[in-house]
Amino acid sequence: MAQLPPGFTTLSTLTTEPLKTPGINVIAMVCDKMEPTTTRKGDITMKFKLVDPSTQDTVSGGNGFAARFFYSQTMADTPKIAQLGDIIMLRGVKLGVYDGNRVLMNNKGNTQWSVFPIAGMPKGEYAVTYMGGKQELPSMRSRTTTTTSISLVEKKYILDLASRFDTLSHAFTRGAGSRVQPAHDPLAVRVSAVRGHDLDVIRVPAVRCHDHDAIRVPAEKRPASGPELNLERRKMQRPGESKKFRLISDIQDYTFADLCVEVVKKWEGDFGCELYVTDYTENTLLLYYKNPSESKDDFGRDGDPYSYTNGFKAGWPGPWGHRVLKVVCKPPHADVANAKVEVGAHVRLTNTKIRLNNVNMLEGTLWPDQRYPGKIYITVLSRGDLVEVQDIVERKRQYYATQSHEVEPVRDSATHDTANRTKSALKRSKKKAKKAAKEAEALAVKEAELEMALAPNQHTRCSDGTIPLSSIATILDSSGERHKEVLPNGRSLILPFVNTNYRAKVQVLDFQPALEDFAVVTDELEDDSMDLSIESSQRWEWNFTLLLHDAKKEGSNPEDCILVNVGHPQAQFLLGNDMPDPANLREQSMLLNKLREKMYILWGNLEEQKAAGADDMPSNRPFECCLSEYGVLKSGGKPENIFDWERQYMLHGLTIL
DNA sequence: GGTTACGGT
Repeated sequence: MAQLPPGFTTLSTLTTEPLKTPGINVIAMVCDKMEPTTTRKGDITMKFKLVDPSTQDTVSGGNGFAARFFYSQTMADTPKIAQLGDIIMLRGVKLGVYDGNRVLMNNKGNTQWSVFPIAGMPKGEYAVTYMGGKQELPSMRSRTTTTTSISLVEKKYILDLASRFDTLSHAFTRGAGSRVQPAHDPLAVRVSAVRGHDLDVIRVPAVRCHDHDAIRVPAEKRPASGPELNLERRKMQRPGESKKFRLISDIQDYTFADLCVEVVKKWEGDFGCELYVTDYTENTLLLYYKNPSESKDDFGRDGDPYSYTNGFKAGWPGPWGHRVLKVVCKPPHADVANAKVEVGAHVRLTNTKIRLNNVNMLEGTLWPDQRYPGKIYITVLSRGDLVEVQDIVERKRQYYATQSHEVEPVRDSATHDTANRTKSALKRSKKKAKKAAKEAEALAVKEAELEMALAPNQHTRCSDGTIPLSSIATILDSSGERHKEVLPNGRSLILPFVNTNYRAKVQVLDFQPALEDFAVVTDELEDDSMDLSIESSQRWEWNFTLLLHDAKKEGSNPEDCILVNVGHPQAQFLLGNDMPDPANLREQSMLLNKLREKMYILWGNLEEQKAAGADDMPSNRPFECCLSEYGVLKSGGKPENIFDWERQYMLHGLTIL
C-alpha cells in the first residue's frame, strides 16, 4: 500500500483515537451510503460508511466505519458520492458517538471533502501518468473552503486505494443487516448477500459473479449516472415506445400492432404479398410448425430436415412451434414487400391488423392507410435500428440455443432466400467433400488477408490486461450456461445478469445516437455555480452507445454483436484528458470536431459511411477493451422480481491515445 | 376484406 499522506489517519486508528479529536483527515473508500434526508428539525443528514486497508481484515471494520454528516438547510454541501467504491477524502472531520458507536462527523464550515468516483479511476499502467502530478484525477467533485490541490502523495494513495477495489469491496457484502440503503452500482459493486432461497421467496434479485461464490444482490436504487440515462434514452428508441408495439407473443384478436420481426418466408400471391414473420416469441394462437425431429415420419427414417437425400419438398426452415405469423401485405405495401423485402430481413410492420381467421389462428394484414393511401407500413430495418434488430437477433440466438445442433441454421444463411438455401443444401450434399475442401482453402486465404488488414489499433489502450479475453458470443451467453443458478430445491433459473467484467477484442460496427448527441444535458444543477442563468446551471454529460463485434469477423450481419453503453466517466476515460468537458455539441462545433477526430481513431470511416447511407462494413481496426455486465431495473419493474431486471453492458478501461 | 400454412407462381 502506498504511504499514508502526512496528516491523514487510517480508519483503524480512529477506533482508539480520543473522542472529539478535531481536525481529523481521512482518505477511504465508500462501502455503504444513505442518500441525504431531512431530519425532524429540518436539517439535512447523510450517512455513509468507509473502508480502507487498515480495516479490511478486522471484524469491526467489516461493516465499514460510519460517518454521519449534518447540514443546515441546503443539500449543496453534502458529499456527492456517485456509487459504492468511490474514494472520499475528508479534511477537518471530528470523532463523535451516535447510537453508541463511533462515527465521523462533519464540523460545520471546517470540513472539506473531495470525491473521486471509482468509475472514472485510471487503473494499472495508465494510473502512472496521473502520478506525475500534472494531471488531475478524473471526475473529481469537491467542496473545499480553500483551493488546496491534491498532493502527489495523496494522489498516489487515492489511486492505490482504488486499485484495491476488489479486495476492499468484499466488505460491501457484509452490510446486509444495515439500515443503510446501499446504492446500486453498475460496475460490479458488491452489496448484501443472500443464498439458498427458493425463487418464490427471493426478495431481491440475486446475481452471481462468475468469479466469486457469493450471490450478489443489486439494491433497489437504479444506477445514479451513465447507465440509467442510457437506458432511458434507449427506451425512447425502443420499439416498445411505439404505443402499438407488440411482441408476437402479445398480439391479440381485433387489434392493430406494430411489429419488429424477421421474415421467414415470402410468397407473392394473387391477393398481395404474404410475409411469414417471427420475432422468436411464442403465441399459441399461431399455427404449430413441427420441428424436424417431430416430423421425421413425414420425411423418412433419418429425420432429414431439408430432404437432402430423397429430393422431396423441403421442410419448414424454422423457427418451429407457435412462432410464425402470416401477414398479408396489400397494395401499396405489397409492392414494397415484393421489391425490397428478402427472406431473412428484419422489418418493422406498422399498424398490422391482427385478426383470428376462420380456423381460429391469428394472422396479420397490412391495409392501405385510410388517410394517406400512399403511406408504406413496411420498413426494412438495418444497422441503424440497433435495438430492434438486436432484440430479434438475441431471441433468435436463445431460441436456436435450445434446439439441437442438427437443425441450427447456418449462420450466414440468414440473409439468403429460403429456396436458395435449400437448393444449395441439396447441391452441397452431393458435392460436399470437394466443395468443402475448396471453401476451406478460400477461407484460409481470406482469413490471412483479413489478419493483415486487421492489425490491432495502436492508438488505443485497455487499462486492464489481466482479465482473459472472451468472445462476444461467450459474453452474450445465449445458452444461459454461465447465468444458470441451481436452487437448493433443484429448480434452476437463468439469471438476467451477473455483475462481472470481461475483456474482449472488438471492432466498432455502429454507434448511437448521432455524434451531435453524444453529450446530453442532465437535470442535476451545478451546485457551486454562482451564476443563476439557465445555461450555466445545465450540466452536460457524455452518454452514447456503441455496437461492437468480435475482431476479425466480416459481414454486416448483426449476430455476435453487443450493444455497449458508454457513460460519462467511461467516456471521459475513453476520450482522455485533452478532451474538454462535454457541452452542447450542436452549438460547439470545435468540440464536435475534436470528438469526431477522436472517435475516428476508434471507428475509422464508420461515421462517413453512415452519413453516406452505405451498409458496408466500416474500415477500422480491432482493439481490446473491458466490458462490464450489469443489470438495470426495467421501467415500471419491481426490484424484487428477478425478471424485471434487464442485462446491459458498459464499456470501460478504454482510452483513445 | 380472398384461402389456409401449401403454393414453389
